[in-house]
Amino acid sequence: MIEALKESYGHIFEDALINEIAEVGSFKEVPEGYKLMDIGQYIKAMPLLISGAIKVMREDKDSDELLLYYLEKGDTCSMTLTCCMGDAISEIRAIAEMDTTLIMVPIQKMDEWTAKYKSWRNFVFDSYHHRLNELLQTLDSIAFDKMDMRLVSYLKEKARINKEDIIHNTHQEIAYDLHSSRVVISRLLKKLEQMGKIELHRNYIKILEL
Amino acid sequence: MIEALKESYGHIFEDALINEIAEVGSFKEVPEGYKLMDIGQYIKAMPLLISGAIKVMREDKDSDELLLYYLEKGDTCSMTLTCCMGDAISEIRAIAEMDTTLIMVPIQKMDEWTAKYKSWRNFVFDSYHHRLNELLQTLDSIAFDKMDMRLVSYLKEKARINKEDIIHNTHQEIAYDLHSSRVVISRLLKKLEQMGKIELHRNYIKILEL
DNA sequence: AAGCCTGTGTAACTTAAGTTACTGTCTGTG
DNA sequence: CACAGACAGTAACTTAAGTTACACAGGCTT
Repeated sequence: MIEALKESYGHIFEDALINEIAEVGSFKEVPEGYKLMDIGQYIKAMPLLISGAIKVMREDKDSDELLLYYLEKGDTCSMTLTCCMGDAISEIRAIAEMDTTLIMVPIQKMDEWTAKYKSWRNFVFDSYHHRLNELLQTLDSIAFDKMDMRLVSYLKEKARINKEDIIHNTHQEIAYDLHSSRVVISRLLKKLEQMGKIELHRNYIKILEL
Repeated sequence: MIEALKESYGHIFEDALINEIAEVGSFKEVPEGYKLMDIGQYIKAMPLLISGAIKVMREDKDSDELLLYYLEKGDTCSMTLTCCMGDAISEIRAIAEMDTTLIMVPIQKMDEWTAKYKSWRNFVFDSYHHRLNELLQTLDSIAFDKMDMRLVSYLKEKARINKEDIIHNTHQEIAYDLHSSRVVISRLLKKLEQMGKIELHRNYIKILEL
């Protein structure tokens, strides 16, 4: 575990902190699709991502979904961070986008490390900063962009996260993530294909250039 | 200044911290409409609200606006918090919703206090938690609600913040906040009036029951 | 009082997005 | 192989929201 930690977090945390993390943290490997956190659950550990990616979603009362952002190597979930002090409840759902490895740290350590290690403070505040900004970007795209633009951004981001130019999703799944309907997504995808930007296939989409 | 601090923050900060804040902080009174922060500006102090309210907005490239949330007594701007470590740039605009008093604390103190005072850590993490959740709520309403619902929520929140059942705004101003058009807002307001929920007047709206 | 500006009301139209419904096609399973 | 179920294409329609255009009223200035 120490090696994994050093590789992903060695450049930000000092050795003493790395050792502390290794001591109390538990290594976890989860498969694609694994639900790490759901809305309404209590949060008792914070995740440090080692490899893979996690998809963070929001859901409303009618169980309409919406993709917020992805977490990657070196990221943590800021939602968790806020909860270390009071025992708060998750407002989001987190699902492994691919096979993912992470280290779970009991939140009791949070306060102690925040006082003790400057690098930990930096990390925590940085995480917040990134997460807030990503949330703002998501909000921008919903508030200011039309669905066709949102779809293009979605495909780009998905390709970036998965590191390949093939999107392994059905139109229905994309519709859920963007909180739209399958027919609308099919329609817009067709347009993108006619513009020569993508190739449509059953169960997958090949990105040519967006 | 000590008295103002004690009144608004005495129940969360210990005396030693209150004294430190009073030492380095500067008291500031700003009139309604005063622009405290704009997009792209560098952040060099963090605000602690004593009285009044601040409206936090987002703007895109085409200078379309969108209201994010309000800050009130006891709140601080989490956007600022993230910037204490690196010198980051504001992603938002902050405008005084009414005459407002606040204490500006130089961000150099941030890191020191975070290490030193548990109550400060609690406050900072709490702020993040609230801000993230408000951002999520704003996002929810944009993603999941229709404009009529958003308008009702807007009127309610505005009345709550200003502590009166009269909204002193033109339809155009409301349209800007909700990132919509004047005609659409007039139309929906008219419907609300016909339902007996509000009374429309020139330059103001009286809320009956929403 | 005349003129002007701002704010509001309303009609008519356009457009993006959502909805319903039906087709065809691919694929895995019995 | 046949069939069921999941997936995708498409047409026709509805609806919320945005747009354009114009009328009119209140309040201010000259």
